[in-house]
Amino acid sequence: MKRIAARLKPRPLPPVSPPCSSPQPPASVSASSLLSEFTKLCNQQDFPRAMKALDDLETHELRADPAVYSDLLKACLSRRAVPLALRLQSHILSSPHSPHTFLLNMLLSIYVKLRLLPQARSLFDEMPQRNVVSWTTIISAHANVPELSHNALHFLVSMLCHGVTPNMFTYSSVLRACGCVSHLVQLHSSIYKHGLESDVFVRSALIDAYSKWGLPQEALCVFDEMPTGDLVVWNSVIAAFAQNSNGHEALHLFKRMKRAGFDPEQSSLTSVLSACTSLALLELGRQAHVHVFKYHQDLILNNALLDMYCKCGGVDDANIIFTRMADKDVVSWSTMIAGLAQNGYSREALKLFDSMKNSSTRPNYITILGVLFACSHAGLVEDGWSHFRSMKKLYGIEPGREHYACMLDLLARAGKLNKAVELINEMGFEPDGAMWRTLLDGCRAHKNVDLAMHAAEQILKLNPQDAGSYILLSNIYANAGRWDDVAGIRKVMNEKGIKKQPGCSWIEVGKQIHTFVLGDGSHPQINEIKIQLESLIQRLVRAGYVPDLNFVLKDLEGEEQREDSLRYHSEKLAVVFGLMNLPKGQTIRIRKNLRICGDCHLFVKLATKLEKRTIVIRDPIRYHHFHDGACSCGDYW
DNA sequence: TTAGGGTTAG
Repeated sequence: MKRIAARLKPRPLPPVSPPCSSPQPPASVSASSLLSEFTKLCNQQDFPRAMKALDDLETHELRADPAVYSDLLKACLSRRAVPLALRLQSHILSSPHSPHTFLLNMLLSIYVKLRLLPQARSLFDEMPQRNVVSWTTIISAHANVPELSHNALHFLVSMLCHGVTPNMFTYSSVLRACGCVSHLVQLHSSIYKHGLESDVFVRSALIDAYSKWGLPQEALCVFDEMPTGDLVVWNSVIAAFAQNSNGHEALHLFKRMKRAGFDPEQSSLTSVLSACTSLALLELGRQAHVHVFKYHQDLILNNALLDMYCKCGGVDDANIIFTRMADKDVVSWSTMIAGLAQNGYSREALKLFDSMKNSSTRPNYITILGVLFACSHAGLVEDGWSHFRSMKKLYGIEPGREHYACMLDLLARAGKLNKAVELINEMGFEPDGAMWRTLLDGCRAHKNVDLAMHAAEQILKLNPQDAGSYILLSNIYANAGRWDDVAGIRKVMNEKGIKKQPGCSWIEVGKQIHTFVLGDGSHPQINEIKIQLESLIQRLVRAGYVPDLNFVLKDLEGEEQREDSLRYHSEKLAVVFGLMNLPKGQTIRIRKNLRICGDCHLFVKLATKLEKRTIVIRDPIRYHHFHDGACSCGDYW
């Protein structure tokens, strides 16, 4: 055996021989020629003869040589030859020199790589001996399948019970399978106990796990304990903040990473773009775009770029990038469809969906959400119904909670409130607060007090502190002249200490973010802004602007006071600040935390005409592109 | 023979 192994190593494989006329190998066959024959038959995908060649190894008593089996196993993996792998398994298990744990681990790994989990489980159960590699392989295999990941932890417990000590490979695998924070903390503690916390793989896995559970600060603690740098660990911690809606910290860490001497690459840039997206930082996003050119073929990075332009009001740039992308996947299409819809281009979004149907990319759950969103925000009730009713039949996608929520939005906006209630009744699951809130919004717009009361009641059962619902209901009562009910709501809010979330707007000027909050006079230029705002309002009034007091909580006393509460809505302050500080011709881009009210919408429309400016306002749901007295939403939002 | 980072909704 040793001689055979020695011959196999230094010598190149002999040339491939022509196909055998006889199924029997020559009597004096060598291990290398058998291997060569086997490889050739695998290449030809002639599995029956390859298996026969494999049996010949046994005839020539070659089967116990680990080097031969190792090469054969590699051939199985590269050619995805599953029947051969199974035949090899029985050869190895029946070998007189069993247990051959090394070879069986290799085979186990091959099954996992070929996504043959049942075969991997079966082999794992049959293995005469299992070492840390065997356990780690089976743990990793389960950790990678979300619906089976809980088994990964069971295997870890079983491994410990069998007296096998986990290593850094084991922990970095099992961390992906944490089903709750307490498991994560226990694993973290075990990692310390085994002295594995400084392994960079374990560290990045810990950071990812804390991030996944919404604990980026804990991820940062793990990161900060790192004595030496590692690019992946940097990328993990940046992603932890980008994915947990803390774009500022993500960008701060990105700067730290560059100062530490690391060159950003695809993963870092993707997180930076994601941070720019969440903060609506178009100019910074454009700077990141320059670095993306280096990796222009990277699909994920391009998708992040598309999303950044769509969500930062640069939908035209997104369109150009999308058209030029050589490869597009379902994320690219979904991003662009939703992006067009959110920016007021619903019909273009639906046209793009038609193009997608003609492409080789199949829509997924999220694509359909974008399509329904497009219908909802353009009042296309029939199109929406059609897509909703056919999604399962055409694409095999069962309508989920979010699809129902979109349909409710579509119906409620369009004033089809009874249909919306019917849909709630047929959903097959309990409506959540957001769904009732959608209905409540529709009730306000279409003045249905009774249904509004029912919807508000349901929301407050689910979340008794929901200030928005109290305000909406109060406004609905006020519109109906039910002042006693308005007073009752205000009393309940006071008693429970419920306060409306203050409106807040952000605008980027000179690489700095300026924040405006309703009722907050802390901005250094606030006095000048208020003077300019007064002047603008007067000019707008002369041009026909009448403040719409329907958007004020109606229990405020007196018209003047009501008007004041509208006058200083944060987006109005931000618009005036933009007009004062951004050069003429430059688009004013504002992000805000609440949806824009009807009065501000009218104010901004008229201001764009009077000041000859384009203004883009992004609220939590969609984007309003104001230009020359009109808005891309067509006043339907 | 076993392990790491990035994109679409909400």
